[in-house]
Amino acid sequence: MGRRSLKATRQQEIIVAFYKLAKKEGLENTSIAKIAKAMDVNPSLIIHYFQTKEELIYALIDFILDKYTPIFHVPNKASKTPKTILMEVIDNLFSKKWNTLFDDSLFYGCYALSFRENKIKARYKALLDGLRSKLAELIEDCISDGSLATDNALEAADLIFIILDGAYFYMSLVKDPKLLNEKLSLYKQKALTVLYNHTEIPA
Amino acid sequence: MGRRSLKATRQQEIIVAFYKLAKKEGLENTSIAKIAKAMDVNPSLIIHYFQTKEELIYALIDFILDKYTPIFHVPNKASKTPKTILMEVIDNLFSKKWNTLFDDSLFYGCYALSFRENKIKARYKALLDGLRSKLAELIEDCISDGSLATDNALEAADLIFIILDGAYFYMSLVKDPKLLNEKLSLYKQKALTVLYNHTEIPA
DNA sequence: ATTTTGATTGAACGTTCATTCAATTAAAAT
DNA sequence: ATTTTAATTGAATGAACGTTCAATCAAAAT
Repeated sequence: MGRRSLKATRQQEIIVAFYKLAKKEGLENTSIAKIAKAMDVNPSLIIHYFQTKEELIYALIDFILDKYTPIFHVPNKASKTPKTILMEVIDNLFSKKWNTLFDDSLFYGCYALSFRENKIKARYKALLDGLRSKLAELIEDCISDGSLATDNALEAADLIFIILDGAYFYMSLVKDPKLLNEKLSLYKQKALTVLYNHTEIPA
Repeated sequence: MGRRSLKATRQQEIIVAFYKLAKKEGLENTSIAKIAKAMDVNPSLIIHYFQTKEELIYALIDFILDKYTPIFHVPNKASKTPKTILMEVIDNLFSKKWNTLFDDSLFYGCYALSFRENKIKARYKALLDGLRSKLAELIEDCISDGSLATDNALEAADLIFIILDGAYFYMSLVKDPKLLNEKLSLYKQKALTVLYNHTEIPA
């Protein structure tokens, strides 16, 4: 009896509106009142679905971070060799697709919050570790397959993401698209060397 | 005639108070009123020296970023070989000294602002490029010296900082100090391989 | 038709915010 | 001493903030 609950859908709508606003005007300039205005709805409705702004931000972060998983999607996976799949994924990682799908400003803005909120820190850690272990699996497949002789799959995956994260950190500051492409392919190449780890450092 | 100006010193005091507060409570939770209270001074005094909060934030960012240059300091430089100097600097970069000197929360918090303020973005870019070119100089010295055969000093310096920045991005989320040390030395080792760039990627 | 339940509104709360402006105080110079 | 200049205060501004609560509205079930 009684009215059907719209909780899940309304919450989603609110988060999407929050995301869009924060993307355009910055996380620190986005208030509950502004979100409500953008949705043409009363501010107290937002508080009704998320009790506090804190909860709303947690939800936003989940929304943002959940966007990162599909980066591992490879079409026609079944018909491809492990090596091909791995190379396609690495191509995806070091491509502008990745860059346009997500908003770096929000990603780093929320990352900065993680220093003050352990819940947020844990969420980011889980994302980064999840990405690493997924990439490690693909490398493992190549090792089993004999197409790679990498020592330590997880370590290699970690190093590749270290390079990737460092690369995007710097590239967010670079404007010239031509230079950006050059940089990106250099970084990708360097990341690939991680898979062939026989470099010796002279004493 | 008239009273001596305290502008420079007062401004510095204000920025230091701002820095301390923002470090403890977060950039987004630090207001002019709070800074004034911490200094036991009237809020309007702060506005008197910095006309707007925007100006105050610019000054804070300069203050923060200026802290990064001394990382290149090496004692008794004159009596050391270029190779020794380079290795000491790289040791410094991949050490916790670097990590404790600066506040990552503020560094990333201000970095996030750079997406909305070109002035800030330019400041960060200048810092990162400055660090790279200084490291490149040290590498150049080793090449002239014959102690290194690196192809491209600036490219190598860039890659080392890519690894460094990616490393700190990830390590800010890691709590276990033992794991942190292991990671750090692995990343340093990988950064060093950049100086010996002969790794070939099989077709 | 009435009851039940949840969606949504609207008004109000006290706080904090950045900023303004005039008034006051303190140190130099004449 | 008086003038000049700058430091500093104190009161006030309006706007925005997150949150509260009671009131109303709309859809299901009886």
